[in-house]
Amino acid sequence: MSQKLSASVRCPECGGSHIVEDLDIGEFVCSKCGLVIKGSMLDRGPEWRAFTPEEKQAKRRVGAPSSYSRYDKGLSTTIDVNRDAYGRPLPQKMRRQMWRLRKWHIRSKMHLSTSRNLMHAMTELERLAEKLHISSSAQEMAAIVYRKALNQDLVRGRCIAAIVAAALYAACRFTKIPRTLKEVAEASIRDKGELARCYRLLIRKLDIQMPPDDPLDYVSKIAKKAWLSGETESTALQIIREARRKRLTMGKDPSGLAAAALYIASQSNNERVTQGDLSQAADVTQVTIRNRKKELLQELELDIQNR
DNA sequence: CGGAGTAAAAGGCACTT
DNA sequence: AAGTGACTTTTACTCCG
Repeated sequence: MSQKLSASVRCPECGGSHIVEDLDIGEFVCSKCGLVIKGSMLDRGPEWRAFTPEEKQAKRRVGAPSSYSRYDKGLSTTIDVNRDAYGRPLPQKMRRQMWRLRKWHIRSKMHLSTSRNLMHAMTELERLAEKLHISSSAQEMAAIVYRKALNQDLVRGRCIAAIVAAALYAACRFTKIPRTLKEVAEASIRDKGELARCYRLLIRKLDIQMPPDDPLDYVSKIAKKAWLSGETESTALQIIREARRKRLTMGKDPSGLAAAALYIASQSNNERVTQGDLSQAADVTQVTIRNRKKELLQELELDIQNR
């Protein structure tokens, strides 16, 4: 996910200047009001011109990265109560005054209910992402999805944690991070059914076109859990590609298919792994592995004893 | 024990009323 | 929104080497 700021373009809705590219699907979002702008109508270059390297350096604007998984994007100010602008201690009589000012400053930051909601949501997102070992870039995407949901009033009346989990699951699916709905649900404090409903809601209302869940993405995750070699892993990938060419993958559990392919691959590479271990690694039953395996073997006419 | 197979229950999905 | 039906997975069990 890229976040290219284009300062030369303003949001037609609210006039905000932070237009952010979103989800790598050629969609742009205003970070202020959440307005979604379709198409590539934006000038991504700088709005200034520079003729010498020095000038270029001087005009470049760089700060700490603006992060979407902070409720205030890391941009809010804080007031240091005890020191003046030069870092010297304040006289005693000003301290009380500053303290009051600071109190109201904090309160005004929070006064919008969306801020509170976001703070709550981002805390939960952080927790979930850590528990599921999800990269911060996917976490950022989940944060954007959540902000959009909030702006479109999809959260009202629903549990924040459920929408957060759904947004994170959506980000995983979109970036092909192999996490099942079940796994996300187990890390979440909400149940799987609610998560599934919220996920469908997000997909529908935010008009996200989701790539289908791909068994290829699950292969290496399962292979690592079952301690299988990279060689077996790549054999399994070939098997799945072949299976997909023959349209054997549609409507099947991607984890189960990946596990079966790995089982076949392990046997052809003379690597020993039981269906039981594999079924645990993939979180499917042995029966499913057997069924997929049987289907793969007869449809692909593979022989296990090559090599 | 690991693997193969089966019947019945349960789950998830598209589609209808 | 509940119901239906085709399809997949799970559960629980048996049999084999």
